[in-house]
Amino acid sequence: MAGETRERILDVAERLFADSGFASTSLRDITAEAGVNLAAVNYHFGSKEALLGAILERRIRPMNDRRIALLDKVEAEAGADGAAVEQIVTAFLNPAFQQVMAMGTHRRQLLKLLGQLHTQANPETRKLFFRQFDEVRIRFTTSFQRALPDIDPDEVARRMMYIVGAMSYIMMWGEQSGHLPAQTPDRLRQSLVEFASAGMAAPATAPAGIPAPETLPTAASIAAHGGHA
Amino acid sequence: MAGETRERILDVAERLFADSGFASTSLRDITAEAGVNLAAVNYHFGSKEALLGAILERRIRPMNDRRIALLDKVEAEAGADGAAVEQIVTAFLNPAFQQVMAMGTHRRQLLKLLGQLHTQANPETRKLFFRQFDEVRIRFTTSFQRALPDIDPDEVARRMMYIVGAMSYIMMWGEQSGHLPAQTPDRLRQSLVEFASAGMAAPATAPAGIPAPETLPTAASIAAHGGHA
DNA sequence: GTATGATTGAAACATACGTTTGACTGACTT
DNA sequence: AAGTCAGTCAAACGTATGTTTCAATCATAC
Repeated sequence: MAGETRERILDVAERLFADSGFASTSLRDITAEAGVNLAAVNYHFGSKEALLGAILERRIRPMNDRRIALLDKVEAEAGADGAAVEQIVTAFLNPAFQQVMAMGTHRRQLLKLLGQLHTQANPETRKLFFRQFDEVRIRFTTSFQRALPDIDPDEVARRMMYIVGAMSYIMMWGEQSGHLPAQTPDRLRQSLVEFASAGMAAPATAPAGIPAPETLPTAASIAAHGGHA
Repeated sequence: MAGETRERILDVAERLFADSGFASTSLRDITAEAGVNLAAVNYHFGSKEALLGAILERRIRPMNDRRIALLDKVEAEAGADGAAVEQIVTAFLNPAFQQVMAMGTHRRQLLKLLGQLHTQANPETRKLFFRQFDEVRIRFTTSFQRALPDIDPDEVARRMMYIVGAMSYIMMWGEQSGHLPAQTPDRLRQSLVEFASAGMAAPATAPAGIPAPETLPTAASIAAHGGHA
């Protein structure tokens, strides 16, 4: 009985927070569905906000640890000239797919929860978890930059962000009815690796130190003209 | 004074909803900052939910109209064999960049708001606006499929989603301190067009009708083994 | 068996919320 | 000048929230 109440709260809260939003989900919703007493949340976690932190900690840390471990392995196996782009991409994407897919029918929950972090969680909770993601992102960006010495490092950093965005989006909304044909998780992972690798390795038109000409109107001119293209 | 109160509420609510979340922002927060009476929201919009709808309507419709217009133009100028991938990508991305950049210092607001739609808005509001995005996505997916007849149409549809994800992510979080070096909007747009075009046109390993072999463990086996790679 | 510390339970607390009400204002019409 | 009506305002309504309290219960060690 010891950890059972705690676990039940975590499971139910993870789902309800993801489905209805952190602010819109009441502790009474959670405790009623979990079959525990209302006071159990504050007893076991201290506050609603700390409950959110515990939910995230349970899922995020293992996933990012696996990413770093895989990257270490890939870099160790490669020579001094850096690992192959597709291998780095795979090291980044595989743990995420494994984590999300292991959640079975509740796959989107973790990512829906992360999406809320920016606007719902208080600043302390927010910074606590984004620091973890930042560390991972920087490690992978550095590895990509070593593998692509001919591309502007800033451009590589941007492309890393594109990959994160593509991954998050497809995991969160890829299974919505009507959006995409049903796919096996591995088929989807393979598709994303191809896309991300091609984008990351694309020839860059404006290498470091050579700023590109402005071809799009500035924000000020758009606002002045009403934004018509 | 007629529409002044209404506009002030829209402006302030757009910012506060985006920054603090729809559920976490009270009508008192909005009316206090806008310098209007609390009852003005329900008088002008009917409800808090309807206020959210009005905010979205004001921004989304023009952007998607411009996307369709640009795609029409690109397709008309191209031959019967379809438009170039990069031109389609540009037709999709330019209006979004223009809309977001035209919002000046409040660039991320619209996208932060859209991100909340899934979990915060009630089902009616949600469906109302996602239908608009679905129409646009389907139009562009079809155009891409015509331009890339050798790639599995389902794969093209997936890649369209990757582009949407990369765009949304970079627009929402690309200006966060520490994530990326500062860039002009046009430089960022150009970078994303390159990335997206390369990813969309990447050779696909598994064309239509030839399913890829499974190389990643299934969800069940991951759960059973604790998810270690 | 009894004492002890961890856990659960029902109830209450203070606060914040979206919404409604009804009086009031001021500009415009007749 | 009287009347009309959209708009504004302060106040109140009912409800839901996170948190706290304190007694009851349970498992375990002595």
